[in-house]
Amino acid sequence: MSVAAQYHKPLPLLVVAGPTASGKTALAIELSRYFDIEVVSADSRQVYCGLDIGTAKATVEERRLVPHHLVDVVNPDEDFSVADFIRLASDAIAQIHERGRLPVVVGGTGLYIKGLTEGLLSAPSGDCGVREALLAQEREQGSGTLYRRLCAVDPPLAERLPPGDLLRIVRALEVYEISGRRLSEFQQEHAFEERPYRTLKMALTPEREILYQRINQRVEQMFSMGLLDEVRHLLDKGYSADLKSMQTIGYRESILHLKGRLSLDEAVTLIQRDSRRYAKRQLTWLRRDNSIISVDSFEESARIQKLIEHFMQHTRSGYGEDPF
RNA sequence: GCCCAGAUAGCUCAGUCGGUAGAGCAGAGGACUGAAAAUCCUCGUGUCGGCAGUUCGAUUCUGUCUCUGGGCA
Repeated sequence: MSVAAQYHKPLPLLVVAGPTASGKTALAIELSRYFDIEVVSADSRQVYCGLDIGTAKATVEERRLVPHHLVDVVNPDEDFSVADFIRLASDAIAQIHERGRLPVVVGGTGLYIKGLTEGLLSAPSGDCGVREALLAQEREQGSGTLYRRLCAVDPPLAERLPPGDLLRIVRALEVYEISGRRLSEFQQEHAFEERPYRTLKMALTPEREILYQRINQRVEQMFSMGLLDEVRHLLDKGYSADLKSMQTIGYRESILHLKGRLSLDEAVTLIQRDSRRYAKRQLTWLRRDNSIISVDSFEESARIQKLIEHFMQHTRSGYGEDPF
């Protein structure tokens, strides 16, 4: 009999979020000393094979200590999206539960975590051909073309979207073109109301100054660990510089340096800046989610342990209200 | 020691013919439903080096001091 059938309630899922360089991996390893866990990475770049140093994947030793899922699942020239993530992560989580262990989602991709824990609407998936065609129209018929069309096709969504947000405008028109329905209808129907798991969400949120210091240091560390060799190797294997994966922070600037468009110093400085800005956006995402408990790394390991123990007890008991 | 040029936002600098100031970069806040490390929206950050003088009023003019460049000795 499966664990799910025994308890008639959503199975437990622990989430460890936090901006880049906040110490998520280290915390997960620390937790494995007290709990029987496996890690499910929620990171839109660690899914790519070969992008190791620049995405700060857990080391081989760390992964031997604690199994990591959703790392190295596609090649750098393959498409990957939230939907793919949710599908693969759900499978991995189900298997971890089967083994009687606690899955821990560790990652900084806000949309992935939200989709996994609150569900995703059922609109058609992205279509590169449609996107290309739409963007070509914007180019040929002048900027604002697509936004005007969105105003005609899906007024409620157009009202919420700035005319400059081409990416979302294209997505909305793509959904309409493929399904004949407004994206805003799909959104209204869905509204993030699924709760496939019983979750405890924690986030590492170091002080800004400390976080930025750590980011700056880590970028330099990436170079001394051989980031440039890694990038060169990827290019040699034929992965084009304009692939989504190759436009990842750290990789795009390294490519510019290798092509002689940036000095090494400039590349390092740019990567540091872009990583800081990325971390800032991640923090915005975390602040907005008020179900998240902010924790301060394993300096307060005891408190974190207590939170998790409490969470697990309520899960096993099979009754009582969700205290979180 | 003397001469010259500077000193204004975190940085680089602009400016005010006397009415307490603005660009770029850095930075801050926010949005986010199959590209999300993506994409997009909003926003400034001030003892105008110190002290004194002239003036209704000085960041602006004058004097002086300090500091930083450069030059001459």
